[in-house]
Amino acid sequence: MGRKRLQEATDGRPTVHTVAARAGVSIASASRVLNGVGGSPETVRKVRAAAAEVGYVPNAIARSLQSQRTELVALAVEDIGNPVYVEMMRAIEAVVAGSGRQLLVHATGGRIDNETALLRRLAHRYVDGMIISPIRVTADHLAAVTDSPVPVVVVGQLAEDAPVDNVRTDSRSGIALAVDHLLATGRRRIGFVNGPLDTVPGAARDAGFRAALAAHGIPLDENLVEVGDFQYAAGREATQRLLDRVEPDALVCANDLIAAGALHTLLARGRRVPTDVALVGMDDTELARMMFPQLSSVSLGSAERGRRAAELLLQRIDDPSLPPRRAQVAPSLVVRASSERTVTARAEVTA
Amino acid sequence: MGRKRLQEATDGRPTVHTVAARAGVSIASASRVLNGVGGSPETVRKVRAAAAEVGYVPNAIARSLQSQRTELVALAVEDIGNPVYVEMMRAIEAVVAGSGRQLLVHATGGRIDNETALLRRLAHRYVDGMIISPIRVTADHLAAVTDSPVPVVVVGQLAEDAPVDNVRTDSRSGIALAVDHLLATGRRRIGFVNGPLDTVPGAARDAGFRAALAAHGIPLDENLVEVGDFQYAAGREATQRLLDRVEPDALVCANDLIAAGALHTLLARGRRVPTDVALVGMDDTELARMMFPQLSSVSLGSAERGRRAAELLLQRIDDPSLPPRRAQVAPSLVVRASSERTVTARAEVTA
DNA sequence: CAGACTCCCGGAAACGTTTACAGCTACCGG
DNA sequence: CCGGTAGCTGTAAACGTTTCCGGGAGTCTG
Repeated sequence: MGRKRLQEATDGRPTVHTVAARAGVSIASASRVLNGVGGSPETVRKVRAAAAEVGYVPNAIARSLQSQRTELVALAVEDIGNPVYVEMMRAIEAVVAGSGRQLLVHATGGRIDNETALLRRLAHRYVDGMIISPIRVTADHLAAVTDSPVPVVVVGQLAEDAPVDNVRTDSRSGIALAVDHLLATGRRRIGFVNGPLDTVPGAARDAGFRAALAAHGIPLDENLVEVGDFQYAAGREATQRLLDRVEPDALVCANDLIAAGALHTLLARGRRVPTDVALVGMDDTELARMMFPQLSSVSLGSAERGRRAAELLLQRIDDPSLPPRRAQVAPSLVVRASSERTVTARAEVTA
Repeated sequence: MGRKRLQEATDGRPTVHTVAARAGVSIASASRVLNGVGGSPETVRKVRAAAAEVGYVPNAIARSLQSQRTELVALAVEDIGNPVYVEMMRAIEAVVAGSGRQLLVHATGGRIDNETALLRRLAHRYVDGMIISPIRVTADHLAAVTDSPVPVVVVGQLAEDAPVDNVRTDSRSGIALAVDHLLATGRRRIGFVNGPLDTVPGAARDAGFRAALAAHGIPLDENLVEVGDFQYAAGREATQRLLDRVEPDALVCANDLIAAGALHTLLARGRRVPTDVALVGMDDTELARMMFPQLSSVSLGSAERGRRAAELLLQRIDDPSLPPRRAQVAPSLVVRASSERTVTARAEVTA
């Protein structure tokens, strides 16, 4: 007894069959009208009316099965709380929403197994593409990305020849901007609070700091370098350790969270910023503008990188045959109160 | 010519048909084995081997069409950059991920049409449920929520009798905690920087502030009240306007972003915090701990509310027949340096 | 040893949509 | 008046999965 239920979905909601039956046409005609392609005026009228009467809404899953698209795009970042990812996420969401798609956000916690698992899961085809910003990059990552049946765009440094869409910046030269600026404003004992050296950004920033000093012929006192992770608390603690050893007149921090932590420690220890110690962060997030004094910061164009990544991804979704492309966003320095030349910082800040 | 392509997906990827053919069994058997239900040892072996050989991965969309579930849950908040939503999002993501589902994040920008459109779109069934935290609540919202074919949990104040799963706190009494604390520590001219009064939290906090003062028999000087929106910049500006009129010895802010802005203005104008002006924020976000001095803040348990909302949602997804439920999270005050009694704030803060 | 019961298997339906294809009507040009 | 064409329409296949159901084989029980 083929008890076909060609009328309603299992939960009683109308399907295209319901509409078709009610309009007295075939499901093919109903579908065509509902998609705005073809149909005689009379048919259009009947189907529209029927659809309105029963409150028909097409089922996105069934449509996806047919079209092989979910209109969903995923973003995987280490920590959705880090303001730099917030900015990136906002930019991506804008582009993605503009194309009528929706954004799925994954927090990876920076764990590699997590990230590769995520990439492998792409094979399930539950999204049309993914933007991932890994903090460490392994061979597994690359394999997973190149194996992936859906497009992936990587934000961050990658091997030159990796056949992968890639958006990058140059945090190495970004650090140089900060160092040059501090030297130009008369600072001489420049400290550096970095994140883990086994991460891609950590390593790049370390190299950048050393290279920048070397370019000015300044020998590096290792006591001026401290490492934590990329968080606020770590920035506080690392700066404490650094101050226990040495007395810098400037501090470069590997991101704004660290810089915020450094500022806290500096102020708590009675240092005036920027009078005694100038401070420069990195990423130029909202957070930098919220501190008092406001933090100078090296912008790595996170919003711009997000935008570009999203564009690359959407283009590739539309045309998978594209060759791998790379976009680069140049860093720039935003000088604010925390590293101004002035001796009396407070007076200069206009509230 | 029924050229059935029962072997591979259109893009050449293996399907359950591929596996079944290779293992020499029916797709029914293959499916059963792959789902770990039934199958003789020999069949299991063959299917497993075949699946491994061709690298079979089930198609999530097809599975969803069959199961009527996407294993996706949506979260809609005004602004993914606001730290209070970041905390909530983290908590929700943890619960959601723990159930094997994934989180879809929508930024509504607080626009009502946006939010109702989002709710209406739920009818497409592209997610299994949604958590929404509207900042304004209209009849449209309620209608859209109750009409929704998929479960919705609302975070925020709602009419008592709304037949909707709801997680709330009591920011009214939260404000009272702040006021009581400030009065107890000897403050007398307490200012209040609020968000828009036509929002649910804005109205509640305004009422709370007035009630708290009244409870202590203190007449309210309207000059001590200022309104902006819930952002950092607005907090800065509103505090400027307030200081132009009056000289408070304490400031209560409707959230931590506003409080951060207020702190900026206070310091820029040479006020010492807390010596001259004590400051209390609301939401107890990371941001409060990042400021210097660290901000006292009324915790509204955002993480807890997120967790509870996620739990309510998952329960309802599993059993839609549940009656509407409500969870309430009590506010609590976290006192930090910005409102401590001490006259010499700086010395007391340990870095 | 017959009947009942268990287990496993394959065919086919179902989820709800889009779309290729073929048939039909009506109209037009020659 | 006839062949061709354009426009609609309905039937049915397809997307890839899960699952209902009936049949067959094997095992146990009485």
